[in-house]
Amino acid sequence: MHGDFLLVKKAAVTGKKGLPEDVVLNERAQLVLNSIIENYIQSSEPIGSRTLSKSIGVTLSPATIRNIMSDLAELGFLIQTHTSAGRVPTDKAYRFYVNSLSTPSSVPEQIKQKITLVSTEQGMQVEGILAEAVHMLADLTKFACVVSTPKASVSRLQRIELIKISEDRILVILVTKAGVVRDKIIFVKDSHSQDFLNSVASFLNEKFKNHSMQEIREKIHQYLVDDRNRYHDLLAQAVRLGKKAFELNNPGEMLIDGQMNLLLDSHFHEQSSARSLMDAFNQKSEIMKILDDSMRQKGVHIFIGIENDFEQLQGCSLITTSYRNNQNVLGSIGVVGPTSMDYKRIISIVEYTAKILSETITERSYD
Amino acid sequence: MHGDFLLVKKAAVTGKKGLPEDVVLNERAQLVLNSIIENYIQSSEPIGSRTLSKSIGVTLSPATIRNIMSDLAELGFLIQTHTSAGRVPTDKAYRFYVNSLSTPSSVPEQIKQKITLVSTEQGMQVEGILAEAVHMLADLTKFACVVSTPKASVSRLQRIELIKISEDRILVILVTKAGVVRDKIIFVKDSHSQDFLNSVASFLNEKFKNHSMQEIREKIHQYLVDDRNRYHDLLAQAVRLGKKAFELNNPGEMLIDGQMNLLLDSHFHEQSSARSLMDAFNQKSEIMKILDDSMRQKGVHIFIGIENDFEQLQGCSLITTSYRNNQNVLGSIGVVGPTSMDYKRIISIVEYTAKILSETITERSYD
DNA sequence: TATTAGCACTAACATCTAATGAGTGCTAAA
DNA sequence: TTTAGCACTCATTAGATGTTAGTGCTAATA
Repeated sequence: MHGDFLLVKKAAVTGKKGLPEDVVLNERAQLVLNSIIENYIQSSEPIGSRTLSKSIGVTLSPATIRNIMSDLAELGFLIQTHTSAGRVPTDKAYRFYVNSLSTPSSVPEQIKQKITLVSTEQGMQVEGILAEAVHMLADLTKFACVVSTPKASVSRLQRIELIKISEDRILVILVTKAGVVRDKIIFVKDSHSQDFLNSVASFLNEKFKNHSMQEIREKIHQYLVDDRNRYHDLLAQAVRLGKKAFELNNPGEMLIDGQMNLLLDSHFHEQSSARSLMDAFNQKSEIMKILDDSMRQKGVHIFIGIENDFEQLQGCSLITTSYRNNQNVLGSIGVVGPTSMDYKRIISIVEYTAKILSETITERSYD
Repeated sequence: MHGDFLLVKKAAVTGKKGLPEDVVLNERAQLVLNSIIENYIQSSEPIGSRTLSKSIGVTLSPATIRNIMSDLAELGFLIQTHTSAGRVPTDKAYRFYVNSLSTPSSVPEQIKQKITLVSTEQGMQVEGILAEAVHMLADLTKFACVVSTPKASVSRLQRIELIKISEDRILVILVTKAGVVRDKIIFVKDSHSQDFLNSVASFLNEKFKNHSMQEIREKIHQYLVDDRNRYHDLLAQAVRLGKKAFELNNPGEMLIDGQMNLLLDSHFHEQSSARSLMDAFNQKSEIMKILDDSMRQKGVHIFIGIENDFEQLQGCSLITTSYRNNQNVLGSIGVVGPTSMDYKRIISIVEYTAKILSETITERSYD
C-alpha cells in the first residue's frame, strides 16, 4: 500500500458515538470518499474510477483515483461486490460521511410547505396528530417511519374521571397535560354508585393533578403501605381504585407508517431481508427501545447498519429525534431506510418534522 | 366447436348476484372445470390436459380433456397465457366454482383452536379486540385483512361525559352500548364551570341514553329549531353543547392488517399491481364502502376480480361478512387476496372468525 | 358416435457460447 | 507524484440450441 495517497495519520481522539476513529484522511481522500458516497446514494450502483473522475470537481485521472480507492478499501471504507466491479461504501464510510456533515442542511422551502399538520383544526387528539405526522414523514421520505406515543409514566395528570358502566365495570379516563386521553376499563368486585365514584375522582384530582403518573403510582404505593390511612373509608377506597386506574396499561405505544415503502424499495427486494424487516416491525419492542433511548438525548440520532444493536435492523439505517411540548420531551419520531439513504435530506426532514410536531403539540397542551 | 362435449344448454334462470348464468355445464364439464380450479388454487400454475387427466378421479384421456377445455375456454371459463401453455381459470370460473360450493365447509378443528380472542381478559376496548381479530385473520390467511369499526351513528348511547380541560376546551367522552369509547375535544367561546358541565351531561344522559347517535342528532336538531326552548337557559346551553358533542367526528374507521402478506405473495410480485393495491388501502374510502354494503346483508359476501366496482381491486378477490352484538350489526370483517385464493378455506375462516368476534363483543356490550 | 392415439407445432425455459463493457491492478513513463 | 497503457476479470447480454409441457387437428377405434 502506498500510504502517500492518503496521508493517513493515527489520531489520539476517539470520535463521538464511541466509535474509534483512529485514522484521519487527507483532504483529497475525503473528497473522493464523499464523492463516491454521494454518487452511490443517487445511483445505487457501484462507482468506478472512470465515472468518478468525470463527476468529481477536481481533475484527477482514473488511475490516481484508483490508487486512492484501493487504500480506502483497505481501510474498510469501501468494498467491491466482485473483483472487477466498482466500489460501494461500507457502513463505516456512511458514518464518516454523516459525521462530516457539520452544517445541518436546511430544508428546501418547497418541502417545508409540505410539512404541515392539518389535523390541528379538527378536535383531534394527540394520537391523531402523531398518526398524521408519521404518515407525512413516510410520504416524504418514501421509507418506513415510526413515532412513539407519549409515555404515560412521564406525562403529568391533568384530570382523571371515573364512569360507572355496569355493576362491576368502571371506565377510567385519564387526561394528561400533553393532551393525551387514555381510557381503560377496570373491573371491581363491589358495586359503587356514580356519586361515590365522583367523590373518589375529585379526591384523586385534587391530590394528584400535575403529578407524573410515575409519581402518582409511587404515592399510591405509599398510601397502601401506610396503615394509618385505613380508618378513612373514602380514602381507602380511593386509593384502591386509584391503584387500578393508574396501573400502567400501555407500556408506550408506537405508530408505524410506510412499511410498504421499504418492500417496494429496490434495496430490499430480496425477499429474505424484507421478511425479517417486517418481523422487526411486528415485534415493536426493539424499535421502541431505540426510540426510548433517543428521547433521553437531544438532537438527531443516526444509527447506520451494523451500529444497530438489533440484528434485524443491521441492514438499515435509522434516523430519530425527539419531539416535545413546552414542558417535557414526549417521544421520538424516526425513519427506517436503506443504509444508502440520502442522509442530508432525510436528516433535515426528520428534524423539521419534529419541530413542527413539537409546535403543534405544544399548542394543544393544557399548560 | 363440438357442442357435444358439454351439453351446453341455455337456461332461463339468472344466477344469484345478478350475474347472467345462461349456460349449464354437464356433469363432466363441471368436474373438469372444478378440477382445474382446485389444481390451480394449489399450484398457481397453468393446468394442462395431461396433468389433469392424471389428477382427476375419472379416467379421461388427455385428448378428451383437451376437447372439454377447449370448449370451456370458448365459453370464457378458461384462458391461456400463451399458445402452448396450460389453462388458467378466469374470474367467471371462480364465480362458477364459488356458487357451486353449496355446503359451507366447516373449519378444521385445528384451525378453530387458533381462532380465539385473548384480549378479552385485559381491560381492553372494542378497538383492541377488533385489532386482535384482524391481526389473527391476517396471520391465518396470509392475506390482507380489514375490519370496520362500529359506526357511531348506529350505536346507541350508554353515557356521555363532559370534562373541562381549559377555558375554551371541553373533552367529550361518549360510551356506546357496544362498548366503544370515543373521545374528542370541542372548542367553545364562553367558559363553563365543571359543575355546569356536569348538569349538562346529566341532562343529556337522561334524555338520550339508549338512543342511537343518529336519533340523537335528529332530536337535537328539533330542539334547535323549536324556539320555545329558548327560555330555559340550561336546556339551551345543553342543546348547543350537545350538538357539538354529537357531531359525527369519525365517519367510521377501518383497521387493516397483513398488507405485507400481499406484497410478499407471488401473485402480486409484479411491482405495478402491488403499488396500486397499496394505494387502494391507503385511500380506505372505497374499501370502507364495500364493508359498509356488506353490513346490510346477512351472510358471507364474495367479490371476485372484475366483480369489484373499485378498479384497483379488480385483480383481487374480497371475502367479507358482518359481525354484531346482541342488538345490532356493528361492522364488517374481510379478507383481500388473489383471485386464486382457496375460497373454501378462506370463507370458512372468515365466517368462523366473525362468529367468535361477535360473541366476544357481545360479552362486552353494556346491555 | 364418443373417445382416443398419434403427430406436427408452439412457446417458455434452461443451458451454453461468445462478445461486450465497465471495472481493476500493475508497471513504466512523464 | 501523477498518469498512460496494458492485461485481466467478471457481470451482463444476445444468440443458438435442446428440452419440455403444452396445444390443435385428424384419423383410427370401441
